[in-house]
Amino acid sequence: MCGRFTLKTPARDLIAALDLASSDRQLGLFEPRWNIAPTQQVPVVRLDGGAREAVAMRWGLIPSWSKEPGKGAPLINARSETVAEKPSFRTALKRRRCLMPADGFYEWQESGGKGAKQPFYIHRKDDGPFAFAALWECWRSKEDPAAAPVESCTLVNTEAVGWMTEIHHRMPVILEPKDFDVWLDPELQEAGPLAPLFAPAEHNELVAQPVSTYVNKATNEGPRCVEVQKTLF
DNA sequence: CCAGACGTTGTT
DNA sequence: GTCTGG
DNA sequence: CCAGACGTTGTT
DNA sequence: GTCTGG
Repeated sequence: MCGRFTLKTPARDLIAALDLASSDRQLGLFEPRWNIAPTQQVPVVRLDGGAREAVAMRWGLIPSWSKEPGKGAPLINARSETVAEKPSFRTALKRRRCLMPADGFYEWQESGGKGAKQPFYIHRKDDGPFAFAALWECWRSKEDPAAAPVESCTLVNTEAVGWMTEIHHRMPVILEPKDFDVWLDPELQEAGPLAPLFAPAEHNELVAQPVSTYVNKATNEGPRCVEVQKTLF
């Protein structure tokens, strides 16, 4: 599972890595963040009339049919194994795929027994940015049609493989830049061609480092979140 | 036909 | 919205 | 994901 | 325990 991540790469570098048209509006989206938590606004990249655009939306997908948005567990992850069938996700998988830019994420490792969990920060060896496979949705209030629609998103996850299994058994799907166009193509509406993108891959370009529980508190921010620290156990 | 569910994680 | 259960 | 709150009555 | 907030 992936329940926290970072996006601290300078905006200009992100705009280049994601092949976005630069604009003042996009620059504002990419303020450096070390502790992005569920329900917060996050930048995602989608196609808008054929061009990639970056927009902010709530992390925690709200199905369009939801009566009370925000009720229940937030849908921050979608299992790749079932995403094409689940009512909450299947329409978004067909027509509303997006990239969720990140440059690292956190996973909490359970100790054998009870009690403390050890957070790890997982990032590229070169600390560069990448993109999670993500979906977005648009929710409109039925009681108040004049209210602003709420856009929200979720990231697709898969089975962890390789060294990552020692930390956690699930991991986010990280897309190769060569696959960005296929993932974003709204004309492509069958799940078949998308399945290979979900294949669990050994991410040899990624490394994990233990960090302090400072990151646990969602309001804690800054480089201290990713400082290396001796493991708790 | 209408009513009710619709998600993930992890733990037991 | 769309599917399942009754 | 983790942290933190979680209730009512009545009185001032 | 379970729900809400970030």
